[in-house]
Amino acid sequence: MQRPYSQVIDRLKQAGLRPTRQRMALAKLLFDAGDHHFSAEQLHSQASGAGIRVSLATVYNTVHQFTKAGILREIIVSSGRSYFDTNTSEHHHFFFEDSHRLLDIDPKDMAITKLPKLPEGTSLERVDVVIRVSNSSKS
Amino acid sequence: MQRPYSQVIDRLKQAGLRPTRQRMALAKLLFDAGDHHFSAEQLHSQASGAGIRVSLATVYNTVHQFTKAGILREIIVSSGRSYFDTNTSEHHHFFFEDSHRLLDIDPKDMAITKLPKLPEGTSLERVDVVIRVSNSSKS
DNA sequence: AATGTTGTTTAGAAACATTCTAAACTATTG
DNA sequence: CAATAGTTTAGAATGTTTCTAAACAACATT
Repeated sequence: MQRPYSQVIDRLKQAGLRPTRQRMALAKLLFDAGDHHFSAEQLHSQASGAGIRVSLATVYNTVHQFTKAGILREIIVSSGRSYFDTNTSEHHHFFFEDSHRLLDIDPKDMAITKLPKLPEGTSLERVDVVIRVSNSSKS
Repeated sequence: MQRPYSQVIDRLKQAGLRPTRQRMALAKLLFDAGDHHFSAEQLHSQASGAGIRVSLATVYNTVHQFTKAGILREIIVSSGRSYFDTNTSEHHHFFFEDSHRLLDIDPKDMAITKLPKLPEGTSLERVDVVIRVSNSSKS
């Protein structure tokens, strides 16, 4: 690649975020790899492993800013730890209770055909479906 | 009521749990009131308010034991805090993002007509649907 | 009713993820 | 290139949950 950072710079600018060294490095890690799920701690280790010096506080700031900007999505499946998804299109998740891993569900494989009407005075933020599975122990 | 504790004692025994003073008191608080949602901290305050002396650690132990026994259900909607539901029948939830409150959805008002097949080697634990809403700000 | 056994409760410490603070730093603008 | 506004940072603080090990209580046996 000739201009390996131009894409992330554009992406950050579009999101209204200054393209700082840390944000560019994290964005590159996140968006150059394919769709995946991660926790803040995991991203921080990954960055460290890749030689990027960035504090955990900045990782937290950054994933929240990216989430607010709509280029990441937060997934809540587990109290005590937040996960994020680089795939921001509408889809749902399998959650492996044993390994704490997430797997995207292809929207074609799911259908919700009836939704309740929203409570008075509220507006819809999102519908989250989590299919929780565990390792089936065959005896 | 003539024998106000006989019901909770039976319920605990059926769940394989010794009917201790603390568990009876908490079970009574939980199951004499109608269906509701609560956090561990809330249950602990409620108990204190009702003159029941029980430690927070015991509240945590107890709600987890009740959940494992199937007489409570854990609801994960928010990283950083767990909620529980005295209604263990199959149903889903609205979650009010502003107030952090939960509301049961009547199963009649929801229909999932297509589910993906489970990943190899896993078995279904549960399908959780959370409809996240916020206060619609009318201007 | 006393005993032993086992399960339960407890206060306080520890663990853990996350947020806060305020000082140092850096991207951007003029 | 200086001013300024936004960003990063280490470390402390927060909040929830779990752990520890000692005191306690329920139960079965006698």
